Amino acid sequence: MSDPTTDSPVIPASSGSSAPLYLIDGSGYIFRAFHALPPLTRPDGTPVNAVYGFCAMILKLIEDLKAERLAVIFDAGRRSFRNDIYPEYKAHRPEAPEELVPQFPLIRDATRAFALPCIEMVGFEADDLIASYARAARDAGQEVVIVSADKDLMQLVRDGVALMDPMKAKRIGADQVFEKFGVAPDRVVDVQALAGDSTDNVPGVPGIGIKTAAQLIGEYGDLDTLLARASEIKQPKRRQNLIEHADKARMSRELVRLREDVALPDPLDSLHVGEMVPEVVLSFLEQQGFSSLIAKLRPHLGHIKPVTGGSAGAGAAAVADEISEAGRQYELVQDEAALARWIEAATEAGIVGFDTETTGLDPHRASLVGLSLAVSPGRACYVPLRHVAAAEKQGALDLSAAQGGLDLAGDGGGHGGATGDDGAPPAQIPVGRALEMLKPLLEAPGVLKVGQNIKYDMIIMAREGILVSPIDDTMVMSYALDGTRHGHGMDELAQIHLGVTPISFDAVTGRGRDRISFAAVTLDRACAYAAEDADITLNLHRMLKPRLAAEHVRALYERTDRALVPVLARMERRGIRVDREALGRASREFADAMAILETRIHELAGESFNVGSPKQLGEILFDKLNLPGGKKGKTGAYATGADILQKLVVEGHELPAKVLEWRQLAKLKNTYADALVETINPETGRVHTSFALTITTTGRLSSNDPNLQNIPVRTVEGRRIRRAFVPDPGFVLMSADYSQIELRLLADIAGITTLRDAFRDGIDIHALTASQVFGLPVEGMDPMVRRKAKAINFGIIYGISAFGLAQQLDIPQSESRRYIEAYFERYPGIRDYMERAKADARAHGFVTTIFGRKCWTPDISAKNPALRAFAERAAINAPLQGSAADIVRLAMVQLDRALEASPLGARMLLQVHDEILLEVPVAEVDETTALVRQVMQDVVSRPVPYVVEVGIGDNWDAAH
DNA sequence: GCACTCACG
DNA sequence: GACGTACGTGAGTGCT
Repeated sequence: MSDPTTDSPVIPASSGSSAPLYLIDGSGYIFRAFHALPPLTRPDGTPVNAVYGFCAMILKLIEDLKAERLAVIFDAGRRSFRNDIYPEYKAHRPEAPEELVPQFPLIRDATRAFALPCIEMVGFEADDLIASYARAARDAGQEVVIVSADKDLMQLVRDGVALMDPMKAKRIGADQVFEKFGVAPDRVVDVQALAGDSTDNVPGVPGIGIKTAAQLIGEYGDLDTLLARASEIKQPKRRQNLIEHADKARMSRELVRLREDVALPDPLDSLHVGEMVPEVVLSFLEQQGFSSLIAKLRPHLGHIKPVTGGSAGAGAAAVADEISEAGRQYELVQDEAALARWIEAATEAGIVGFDTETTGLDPHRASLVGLSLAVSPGRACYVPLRHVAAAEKQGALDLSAAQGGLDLAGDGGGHGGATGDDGAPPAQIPVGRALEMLKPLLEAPGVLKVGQNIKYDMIIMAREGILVSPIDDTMVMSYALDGTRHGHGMDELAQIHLGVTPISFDAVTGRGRDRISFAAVTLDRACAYAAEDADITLNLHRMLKPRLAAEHVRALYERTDRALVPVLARMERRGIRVDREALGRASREFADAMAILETRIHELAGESFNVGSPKQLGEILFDKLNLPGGKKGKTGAYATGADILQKLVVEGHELPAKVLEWRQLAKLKNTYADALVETINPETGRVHTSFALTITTTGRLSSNDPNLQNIPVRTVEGRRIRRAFVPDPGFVLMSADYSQIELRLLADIAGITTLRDAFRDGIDIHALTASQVFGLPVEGMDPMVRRKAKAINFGIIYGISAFGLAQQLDIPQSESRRYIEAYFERYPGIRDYMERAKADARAHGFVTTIFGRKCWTPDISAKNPALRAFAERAAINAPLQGSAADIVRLAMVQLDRALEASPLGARMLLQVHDEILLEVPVAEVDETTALVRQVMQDVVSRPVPYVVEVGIGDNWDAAH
């Protein structure tokens, strides 16, 4: 067994005897935390998000790394000696945002409150002090770990000096430096001197970036040699630039090279983690309202009294304190009287945290094992329903170790006292009786049931005959508020908003081979885990709910996202019928065809190999047969994607053609024909997907287990799969899809009157684009020209690039560039829209849909131009894709209501982004068509019509 | 666990 | 003449 401490990725190779010295780049961290964390203010309005991030990081470092020697180092101001060398150094940087300014002194206060050395020096940047301390420590034979994400510090990496990214907990060694700069750490300054750095305004040599710089340094050894021998450079422009800007390069090197000779403000041996004074730390944290951190820290401070009673109006403070071990009262409910008390308390409160425990992740197969209720912070219970005799395995699990040192359960392990005798199930209220008692509460219109991903619990309960309503969902709330800035799992939300680490599921049930069913968990453990989840859910609700209105997403959440939850639950529960035999036949035929293709492929290759292995295929094609094509990617493997193989086919090669056919069949057989049959639920005989509402950056849903949003449609072979999706007897399938919804939104949002009128008049939009770009009449448009225009329209929606369009149409970039110019000349408003989207993203970090959903674009200001360009295109696309997603969400909510209110028997089955698939009684087709079309088209009232096309069939393909 | 490939809108 | 590309997903397979 390996010692767990050796798994830490950040401990440098051991050499010296004293503990490693951690040098923390305080200034770098402030900016990073400020931009990474959502706004957070003290009750008095002072912004403290960066302070919070800083404190959390420091506590984690001390705890995780058991750091003994440490210093936090700051910039002392904007000016440094570098401004004397080059006045423009960092001169273009804007002033710090006003929400950040008051946090600078607070972070220094925090450092001192934690009893940590806090170091800065006028005239030098934090990086210089870090370099100087690292140098001194290394000279003294001590190990150093620099905690920073700043690439400028990479030059310091060497034996005994490691760099570590505080957020990713990733160690950056010489290898990672080489990945970034293409040279060893000791040559990083030379590369930076040549390439310059736009964020710091270091000029470098024009026309040279990191790649070229690394190549040059690799060739000539170092900057001075390169400059001395610049006349040998072959490329004329590059040679001239190197000669002309040699001085600038040398100066740039002075700017980027860190000073290692700064007089140390505090002696090296004074940098140790001091003893925290509880009153000082707690009073500081309380002033900031960081009760979650107080809760976390208190066990480490020994037995001290809570600070002043004033919970200062901070919701977070009260909540986190109650979550801390002292304030919790979790009760195991094993008799009817106790359950009745909890039901009464929940009814009284009008709101209840609710969670179910089951035997698995799939809500359509798992069975209910127990459920938990939380009525106020810290007060929660667990009601076991179908527990069996406890498994023996769990006695070996160390529950407290899995909680990161906080014994939240107050139960250090051992056998639960409430468990029954060996072999017999533990005492529980008979499940039928318990559910009978709970049903009125869970269905009571006056009691809000709050869950975390409550769709899961609603499906489980629906299978028990209970329709949970009304509901709130903290996961969905979190998504409406913060989009994809972070995930929305309970553990992550608890950490972010409450500062607690819930007991992990794995700690309760074990993992891998040793995993036991939740039904076999002892009741004490089950209660500690399950009641905590309900408790945390209710506490998250308190934190998130007020933010909805404050951050202007309340209507979005309540009318669109939350309203969709029960609709999706019903759809998932209903499932869709799939013809098992049809898929079986397809599978066998695909297999036969593949076998024939495989024989021919091996024949053409002259040897037998695994056609399914891109690596082996690449070697056959490009090494053995010497076909034209090249290496690609970091792995050095040949690219063998469909586009590459298709090019070879055009050149007349048979082997790649056969491989393409084989791949298509392999995909259809493995991913669809075979896998889909496995997902047919034995109880219902139908396939039940799960729709995720909180995954995508734009507000789209996603579908998984199985994914029913990517069923083949584009090829005849593929449509065989689609034909296996069939209605119940007496029903037909109805497909209703929004026509050109994203292009309509573009016309709408960008206010393009020509396009708007074309949509109003029902004109063929691709033919219109062709006419505008190529100057041809719409009437009698050549289909090939129309195809190009269609690609342009798609490209526009994706944030067009000459490269992408050229790739798509297989034309030279010069040609695609001309098309794009012609397009923008005709539609200047669309270019304006794109610029506006990018500017919005830069200003706020997000763009919005017409419903006010925020789509976050974190890389919009990335230094890496590729990353930034990616984010810019996403910023252009997101309002279009996202508004479409909102419209469809709302359409589903309203259609569900309309169908409910009508006598019609139609039911929604699936959503595929711009399509809703329904099952409709044969006799009601006409009436349902009219209703569906009306509801969907009238979801929004805008200047551009949103037209819906409806198809009917006795399978999904036919309905299309 | 990651890279590659490919299915969909 | 630097970057490496169309936007958004989920799943199966091969390979380390």
